Amino acid sequence: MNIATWNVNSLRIRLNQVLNFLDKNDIDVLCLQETKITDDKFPYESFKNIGYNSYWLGQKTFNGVAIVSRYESVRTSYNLPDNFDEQKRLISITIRSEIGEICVICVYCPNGQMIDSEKYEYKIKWFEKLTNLVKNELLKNDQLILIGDYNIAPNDDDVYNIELSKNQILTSETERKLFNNLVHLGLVDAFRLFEQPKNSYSWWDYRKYSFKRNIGFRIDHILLTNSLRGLCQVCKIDKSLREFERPSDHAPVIAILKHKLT
DNA sequence: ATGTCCATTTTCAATGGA
Repeated sequence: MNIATWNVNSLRIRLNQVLNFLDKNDIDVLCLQETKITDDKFPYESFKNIGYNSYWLGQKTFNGVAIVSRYESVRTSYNLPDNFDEQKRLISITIRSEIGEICVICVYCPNGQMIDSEKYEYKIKWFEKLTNLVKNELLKNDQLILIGDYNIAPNDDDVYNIELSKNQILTSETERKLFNNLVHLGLVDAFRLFEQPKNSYSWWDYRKYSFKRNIGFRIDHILLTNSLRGLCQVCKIDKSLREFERPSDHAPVIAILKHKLT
């Protein structure tokens, strides 16, 4: 199974790039964030035409998540429980793939704006809710993938210059602790299972020629339960998508999971 | 150098979010 995550920053603008990406990379499950499209306008037919089922949760102007999948979902759920969140930031599906039943949770975690802002407080509460959700899900299903835009760079080598960005959003100790709380539920960062190029990032600000100068952050992640860890053959960031004309500010992250041939 | 891109409304210009 080939699975990927991509914050597209408007699915309307990026639809052709997404279709092209699915085709070129033989992706089975693609998790999208910042679709910025209302549910009535979701382009499910474009995906249906090339063999994908679509599951989506959108809103006007901001946020919005979706999963397009060659596998049908046997159980789909939307958002954090208890009406905690009016913003559309989470969708999950359960699929029956060739490596068994897997719960895929696609997240667009809050950005936080600035340390100690209201939005930062919301980010902290949001992660606490998410941690609870994942914890409960793990009781039901030991094959789980938590995937998406976390808006957290978990370690110093996930940041172009930690001295310049220390104690700011994406890198603060509090945020890293929130990330590690998820990891400690029994998940592993697929990207760090492998040796990776130095200065690997998944998001570059549109401003300041950041991409050209590789001023980036690795904030898009694929976390796997330990049961899936041994099946992960590859995890990589596809930087080529950031080089396109009218790119998203994020590049996709791809993981390949399969049984080893005996 | 508060530098760009996107969506929306305030609509050919400004605003908020990232």
